[in-house]
Amino acid sequence: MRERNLAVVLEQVVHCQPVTRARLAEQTGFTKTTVSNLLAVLESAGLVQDGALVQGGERGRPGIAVSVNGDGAAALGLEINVDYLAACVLDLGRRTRYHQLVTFDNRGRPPEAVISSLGRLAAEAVAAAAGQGLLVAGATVAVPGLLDRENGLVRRAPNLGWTDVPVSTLLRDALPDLPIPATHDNEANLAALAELWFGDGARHGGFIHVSGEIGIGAGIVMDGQVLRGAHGFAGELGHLVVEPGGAPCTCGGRGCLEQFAGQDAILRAAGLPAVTATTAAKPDGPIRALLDLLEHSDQRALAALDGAGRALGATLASAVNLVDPGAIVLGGIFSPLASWIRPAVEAALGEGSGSLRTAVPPVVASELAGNAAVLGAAGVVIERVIGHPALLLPS
Amino acid sequence: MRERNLAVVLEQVVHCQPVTRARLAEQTGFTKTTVSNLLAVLESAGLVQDGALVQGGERGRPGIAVSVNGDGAAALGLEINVDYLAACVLDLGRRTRYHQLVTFDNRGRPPEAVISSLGRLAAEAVAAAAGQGLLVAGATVAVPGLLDRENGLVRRAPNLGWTDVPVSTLLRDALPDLPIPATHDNEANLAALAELWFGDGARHGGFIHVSGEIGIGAGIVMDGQVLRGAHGFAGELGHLVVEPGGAPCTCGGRGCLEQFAGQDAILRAAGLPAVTATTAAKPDGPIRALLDLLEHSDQRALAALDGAGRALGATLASAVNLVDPGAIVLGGIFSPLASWIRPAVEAALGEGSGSLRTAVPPVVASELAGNAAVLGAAGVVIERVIGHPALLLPS
DNA sequence: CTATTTAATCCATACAGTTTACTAATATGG
DNA sequence: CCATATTAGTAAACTGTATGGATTAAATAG
Repeated sequence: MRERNLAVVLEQVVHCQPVTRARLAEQTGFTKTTVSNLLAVLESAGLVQDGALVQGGERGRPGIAVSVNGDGAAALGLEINVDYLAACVLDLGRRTRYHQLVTFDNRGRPPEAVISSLGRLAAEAVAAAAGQGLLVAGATVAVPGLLDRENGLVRRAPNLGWTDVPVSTLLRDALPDLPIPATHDNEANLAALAELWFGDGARHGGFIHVSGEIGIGAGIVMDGQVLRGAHGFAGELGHLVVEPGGAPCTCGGRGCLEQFAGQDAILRAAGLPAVTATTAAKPDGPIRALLDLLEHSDQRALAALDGAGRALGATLASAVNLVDPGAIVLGGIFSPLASWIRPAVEAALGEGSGSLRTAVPPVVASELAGNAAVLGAAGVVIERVIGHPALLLPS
Repeated sequence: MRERNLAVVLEQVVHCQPVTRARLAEQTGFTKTTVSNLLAVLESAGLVQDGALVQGGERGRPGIAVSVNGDGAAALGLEINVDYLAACVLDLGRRTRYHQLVTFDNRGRPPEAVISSLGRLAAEAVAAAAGQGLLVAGATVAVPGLLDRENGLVRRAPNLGWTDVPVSTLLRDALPDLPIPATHDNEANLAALAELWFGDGARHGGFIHVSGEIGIGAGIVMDGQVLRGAHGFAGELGHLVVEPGGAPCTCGGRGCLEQFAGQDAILRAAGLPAVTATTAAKPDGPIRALLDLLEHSDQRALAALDGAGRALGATLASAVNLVDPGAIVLGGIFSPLASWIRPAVEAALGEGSGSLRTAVPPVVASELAGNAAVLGAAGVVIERVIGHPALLLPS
């Protein structure tokens, strides 16, 4: 019971950053006494701290500004990707306190080796955080693949070449011991959550975050949660069919969106070499080249993006009709390409979605660029701490 | 706090129907004393009742079977539809205790008139329930149209001819006063929930319920809840585009699924007269005629269903990739037509959904036929009573 | 300098669930 | 047939947690 009430108060503090105890009492419905008591507990756990005096009304005693303690607990986000490993530490004030990206060609490396490298990165991050007076409360790992979260497995991570890898146990062994046990989640889901927590996704009530990488995934966020589906495979936007009977896709189908708007397809249409195992080692390389062409108004490149945008918009129209998002957020490679791809996306979206709804949802570019997944991973830990502050109590 | 614990115990009773106090204590984590106390409260509210003795283990004192009181509280489900009004009363044991369907051509009738007719139907139902010793706890109304639930409006109900009707206030005036305030919801959503609660939708973890009527809607159920979307417009399966640039649709788009698998489209393809305002008055009339043709293996009718099934399957493939349901449930007119339409649906579904997932979700026919929406409406009330039993306490 | 307004805290009380002990009802086994 | 083990349920004392009203603290208005 106290556990829940601690969470209620802490959530309110987080959302209204500097608040007085009196205002918290109003908003939570607790009495001022109760709020004071709960805050005392949270303060002893290092989660909140008193600040300066604040003049609330016209006159009367000023209140004490309570805010989240940015130097207490911290969250560790980790990311395994095809060509790099990344770690970041966020404090409860959502400021980045540490960020590290190590390029690493993880293709074909045994999972154990990859995860022990990740463990070293995590240890460094925890040490760096400790050096800043921060206590890392927990960690979440972003993985690029289909997960079976119930059994703690990576079912398939095609780009890493992993199949049925027991990440859960591997992570338990490799990561440092933290108060809150480590979790892992799909990269696309975490990127979408990052948009919710750190981008401006929260303003739209639910949105679809399209994360274009080598494939095209989507994270569907509704009511502050990711839509996972019955088996955790929801959001496979890249395999919606654009052209029935079209070009064969790696998924076994034909005419999938990925064949029209995947990274390789766009590059090929723009006359650039497709990404291969060797050229991919340099991140952003191929997209950089594409941007150069676009900035010089290369006709072929512009046409490539128009085509990709139309295909993307057409499938998004289906998604809009089914899921009714408040916005479409373009993430991953579509984020830097947004200026060029958005017009076609919006056009196709407008044609394909019925007139029953008043307006087509806005299409916006993500501001988080490539860091979305790690940020989202750290965000999961922050949300967990805020939702279950009792986990960090000095027992 | 007690409120929550009452709900926990009651939910457990509902799910394990005849249970002893000792077993409830194990399952909920409360002590036996607490369970006894909470049950005493629930019993005084008429929600549960003690039954016969039950021999739990090998030996020892037999426990008292506690079960939901089928003669205490009851739920009233109401439905407004184009050509009828319906009401049904379910007890907490989910048995139908009263059911009434009045044909009524509601097209064009002023909303006030329709709702006051509904009010009379509701009053009769409450009286009938009282005659059986049941106390109606609350009511929910199924409405065929797009709702703005926040403001209590029917935004648009094309088949009724309603626009921006303030149902919330109209219902408050027309319905009898009940302990739990009346709510309303979309017909398709409620039908999907009925499948979850009264059909076998619960076995699949999340499903898509396709409700074919004059249009085609879908209710997406995930984690025991309907996916509503940012504006409550989710599930517009009927307006996913099957053939870009195809036949114009009432929604303003082109080549929508409704143009291939809507009731009118199927009837036309089968050589039957389309449904008009006059012929629709006889419910099931046109579908009955179609079934006759199908049962006599009429080639044109069979081909019509094959075509409709392929179109439906193709759009469902998109839905499967996006939402990853555990099953597809065919409801509304597709339920009686299931035997003929399912093969084509499954075929198209198999072609269009990638091989990343292990298997295509099963396509099953709903067993609830036309009553799904009313049942779902009553189910909402039951869920509400079970989730908030404190609302019915003798204060 | 006093009255007033607002913020935060102190102390006694009530509520709700746990603990511990006890009674009730059945089966096993000598 | 009676003692014992076993399981179900109840009763009384105990503990933690929030509430309510009174109290102290700090500012402004006059």
